[in-house]
Amino acid sequence: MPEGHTIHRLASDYADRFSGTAPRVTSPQGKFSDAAALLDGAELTRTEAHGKHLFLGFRDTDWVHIHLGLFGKVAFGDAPAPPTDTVRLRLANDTSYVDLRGPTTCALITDAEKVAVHDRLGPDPLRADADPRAAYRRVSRSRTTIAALLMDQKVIAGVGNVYRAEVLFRHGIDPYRAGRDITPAEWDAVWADLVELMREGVRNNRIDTVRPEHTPEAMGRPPRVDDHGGEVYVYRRATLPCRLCGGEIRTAGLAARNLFWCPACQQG
DNA sequence: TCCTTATGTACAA
DNA sequence: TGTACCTAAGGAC
Repeated sequence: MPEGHTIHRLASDYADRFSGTAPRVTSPQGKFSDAAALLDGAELTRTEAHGKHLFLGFRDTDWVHIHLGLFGKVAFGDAPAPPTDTVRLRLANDTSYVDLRGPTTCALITDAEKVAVHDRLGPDPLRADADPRAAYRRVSRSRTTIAALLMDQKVIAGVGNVYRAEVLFRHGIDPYRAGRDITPAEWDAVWADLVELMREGVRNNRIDTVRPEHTPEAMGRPPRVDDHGGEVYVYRRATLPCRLCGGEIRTAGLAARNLFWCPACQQG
C-alpha cells in the first residue's frame, strides 16, 4: 500500500472526514496515549503529505507526523468506532472514525520539526513545489544505480518499489545503469511520467501502470490484478512472461529490496 | 498453528 | 551489508 500516492490520498481522506471538526483523539494500543490526550478535542485544521510522510495539523500549531513504514495501515469507517486494541491513533467524530495501525512513526511535533522533515526529503512529484532539476542534480552526479537512486527519499520523495520498477520499465531503462549516465531528456521523461502515474494513483487509490494498448483485454488475455490492487508490467511478476516481448521477467535483490525488470526490454 | 512475506527506514558494524 | 521494528494476510502443515 504505502507509496507516495497512498499518503497523498490519505491526507485528502483525513481532511474530508475530519477537517474543521474537533475529533476525540485516542491511542487504544497505548504508545501514543500522552500525545493523544494533548490533542483530544482539538480542531483538525489541515493535512499535508510529502513523499511517504503524512502530517495532520491540529489547532494551527501542532502536527502529528505519521510514516506508515512497510506495515502501517489506515482504515476509515462510519461511526460508531468498534472496540480495538491494536490501533495506535484513532480519530473519531460524530460521523466518522479513522484508525492507524502499525506505523513506523506517529509523533507529535512542532512546526520547526516538521520543516526539518521537509528539508531532508527530495522533491515529490505530487507536490506543486517540486523541482525536478534538484533531483536530477543528484542523479547526474552519482555512480549509484538509477534503481537505488529512485528509492532514495533524499533524491526523490514518494517513489517506492512498485513505481521504481514500473517507471524504469516504461522508459526501457536498465535498472543497473549509473545515475550519472541518465540524460537530462531521460530524467525529464521519467519525472513527467511519475507525475502522471502517481496522480492517477491518488485518484484511483491503487497503482496502475499498464498502457491501454498493453492491457490483458487489449492483448486478448485474462486480467491479472496483483496484490497491490492494480495492473503492472513487472512488479512481482518474476518468471511470468513480459507483456511486451514475452521474455521472462527477472528479479534480484538490490539494496535489501526486490527489484523486478525485463532484461530484454530494458537495455537502454 | 506456524512460517513467510510485504508498496519502508534507521542504525550499527 | 545486516538487523531490528511495527502488523496482517496467505500458504504450508
